[in-house]
Amino acid sequence: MSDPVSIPAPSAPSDFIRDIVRDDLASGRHQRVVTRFPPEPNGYLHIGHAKSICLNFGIALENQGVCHLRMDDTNPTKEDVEYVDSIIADVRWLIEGWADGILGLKPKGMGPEAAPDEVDFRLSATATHLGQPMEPFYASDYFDALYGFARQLIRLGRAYVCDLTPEETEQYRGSPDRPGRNSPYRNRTVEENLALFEKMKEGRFPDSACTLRARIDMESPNIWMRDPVIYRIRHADHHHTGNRWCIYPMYDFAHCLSDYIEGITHSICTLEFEVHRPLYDWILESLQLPRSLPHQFEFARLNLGYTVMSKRKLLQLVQGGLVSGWDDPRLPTISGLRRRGVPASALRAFAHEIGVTKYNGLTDLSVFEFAVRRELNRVAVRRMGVLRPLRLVLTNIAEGEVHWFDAVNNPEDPSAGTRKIPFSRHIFIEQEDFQENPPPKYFRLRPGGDVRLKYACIIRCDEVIKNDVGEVVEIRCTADLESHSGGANAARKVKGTIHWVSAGHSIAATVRLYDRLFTVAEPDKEEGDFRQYLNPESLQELEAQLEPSLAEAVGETRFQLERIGYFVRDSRETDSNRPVFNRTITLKDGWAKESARPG
RNA sequence: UGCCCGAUGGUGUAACGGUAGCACAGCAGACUCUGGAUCUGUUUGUCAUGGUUCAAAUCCAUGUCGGGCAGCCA
Repeated sequence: MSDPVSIPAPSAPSDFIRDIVRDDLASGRHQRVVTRFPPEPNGYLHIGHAKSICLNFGIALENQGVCHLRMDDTNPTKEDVEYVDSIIADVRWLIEGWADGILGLKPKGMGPEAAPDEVDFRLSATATHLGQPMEPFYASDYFDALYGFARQLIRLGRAYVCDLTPEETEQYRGSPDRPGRNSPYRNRTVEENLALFEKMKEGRFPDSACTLRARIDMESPNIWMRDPVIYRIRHADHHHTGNRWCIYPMYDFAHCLSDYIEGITHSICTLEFEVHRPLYDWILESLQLPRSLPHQFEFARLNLGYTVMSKRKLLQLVQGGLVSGWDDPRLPTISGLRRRGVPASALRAFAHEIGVTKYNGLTDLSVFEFAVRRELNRVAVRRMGVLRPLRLVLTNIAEGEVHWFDAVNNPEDPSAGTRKIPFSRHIFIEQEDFQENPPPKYFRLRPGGDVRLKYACIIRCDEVIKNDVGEVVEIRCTADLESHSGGANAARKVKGTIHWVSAGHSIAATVRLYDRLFTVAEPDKEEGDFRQYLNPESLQELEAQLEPSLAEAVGETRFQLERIGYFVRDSRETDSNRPVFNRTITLKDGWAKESARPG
C-alpha cells in the first residue's frame, strides 16, 4: 500500500510573509531565499513548531531556496543533546517526501570562516559536501565569531561591561511606563571594556558578577532598547561546546548575527519577538557589516483548542508523570502525534489550511481533525475489529463450518484490492450494535430485527440470552447465507450494516482510545492551575477482538477499523505477545449526533 | 495610566480602493453492504464613530476590545 504523499493539489499558499518574499525576489533585493528553523534544544517540538517548519521550509521550497535547521543553543543550563536528537528526528519526519531537498545542514564540525582583516564571518549550507556526515547548524558554533562581533561593538563604543547585580540591573531598567537610568559603568573606556570583557571570557569572575551590555538608550519606550544584556557569565558545561566557554551570548545578540553568518534572508519568528526587532536591526546596523542584512518578520503562533502548547507546561506534564513521556499520544508534540498515528502529510495539510497571519486566535480542534481524517481516509486500509465484544451465535450454521468472504481493502482506492475474511457459527459483534429497546431511528440489531454483517450476509435476531443480573450475554440469530455478495438475495435491503469478527479466528489485542487531553478549550486561560483541567478520560484501554489479518506485523501502516476509527500499531509496545494499537482518531459519527438530539 | 501589534460569520482565513469568497463546524437533503466517504442545498460576517473618495473590509483620525513587552530565558 502506498504511503501518504500529499494533499490533493493544494492551492499555492499565500500570506503576507510570502508576499514580502516574492517582492524581495522580484525587486532583486535577494537572489536566493534562505530561511531557517531555529529551535532551542530545551524541549520537544510540538504542532506549533510544525506550523513554523511548514512556513519556513515551504517558503524556501516554493522559491528554490534553502531552509537551515539551526539549534538556537546559547543557554547551557537549559539545553541537552536528547532534545537535539529529537528535534532532528521530528523535523526529518515532518518534511520527508516534501522538503527534504532543501533542508539546510552543514558538514559535521564546520564553523564559520572569517577573512583575516575583516569583521565578517560566514557559513552557508552547501550541497558540495554531499557524502560527508552532516549536522544541523548550531548557534554555539558561532561563539568565536560572536565574541569577535562583541569586541567590535565595544570598539565602536556601543557596548560596555556593567558590574550591576541582576537586581540592580532590573531596577535601573525602569518599567514600561517609567524610563530607566544609566548604569554607573556606562562610560568606561573602550580599553577598559575590552580588558574586562577579556577577563570575563577567561573566567576571572563568578557567575553574574558582570555583563556585557549594548549601549543604546535607557529612556527608550521600548524596554529591549534599554541597554540590553548581550553577554552573561555562566560557568556551566554546554551540550555542544563543552567547557570551552564561561560567557554566553544572549538570544538578541546571537540570533541576528547567526542569521547574518548563515546568510539568512528572511528571519521568521513569532509575534512576541516583535518588540525585539529594533534591537535585531540595531545590532546588525551598528556592526557596519559588509554583506546584506537579514530581516525579521513575525507571525502569530498556533493556538489549538483543548491542549497546551508551551514547552514549560508540556514539561510539567511530562515531569509530573501526568503523561507517559514527550511522545505520549495525547500530547500535541510532533513525536506524540506521530506515535498516535497522525501522518506528516496531515500535519502539513493542516498548516496549509490555517494560514499565516498576525492575528492571535484559537484554532478549532475540528480543523485539525478534519485534516487527519482526510489523509487517513485516502490511504488507510479497512479492517474489522470489535472493541467491546458481544457473543452472537448463528444457529443455522454448523459447528466448524467456515465461509470465506471477500472484503474490500479501501473503497477510496481500488488498487488496494481485497482480502478474504472467515465467517462461522460463533462471531462477535459490538455491544452497542444491539439494543433490546432501541431509540427511534436506531438501525442496528434488535430483537426480531435484521441487520447486515458487513461483507457477509444478513442475519435476524431470534433470541436474547441474559445472565443473572439481566445483562445481555449472547444473541442467537439465523443467517440468510443467500444474501452475501453474489448470492440470490444479495440485493436484499436492510437499514443497518454492522461489523463483526469470527470468534474462532479473531485475535485479542489491546486497543488504546484517546480523547482530548483537557476538558476545556483553553486550559491556560482558566482559573488556577491548568493541570486541574486534565481530562480523566483522555485514555481508555480496551481488550478487543480483531480480524486475523491484523496479527501480521503491520508496522507503521495505518488502518481503519470500519465504523470505529483509524489505528496504528504502538511504536513502543511491540515486544509483548499481545499487540497494542492506538486509535489515531474516530470516524465522524453521525449517529452520535442524531442520538444526542433532544426529544 | 509607556511602547508595539492586531480586529472580516461559531472558528480559521481570502479579497492589496471597484460583486465580501474559501475551509472547518452547524443545519437540511441525496446516496451508501462503514450512521464513514461522496454529492447537493443552506443559516451566519467587515469592532464603533467620524473623515477622504464617484466608490472603503481596504486609506486617515479618534475610540473600544484583544494580544505582546519590565530574564543575566528563547
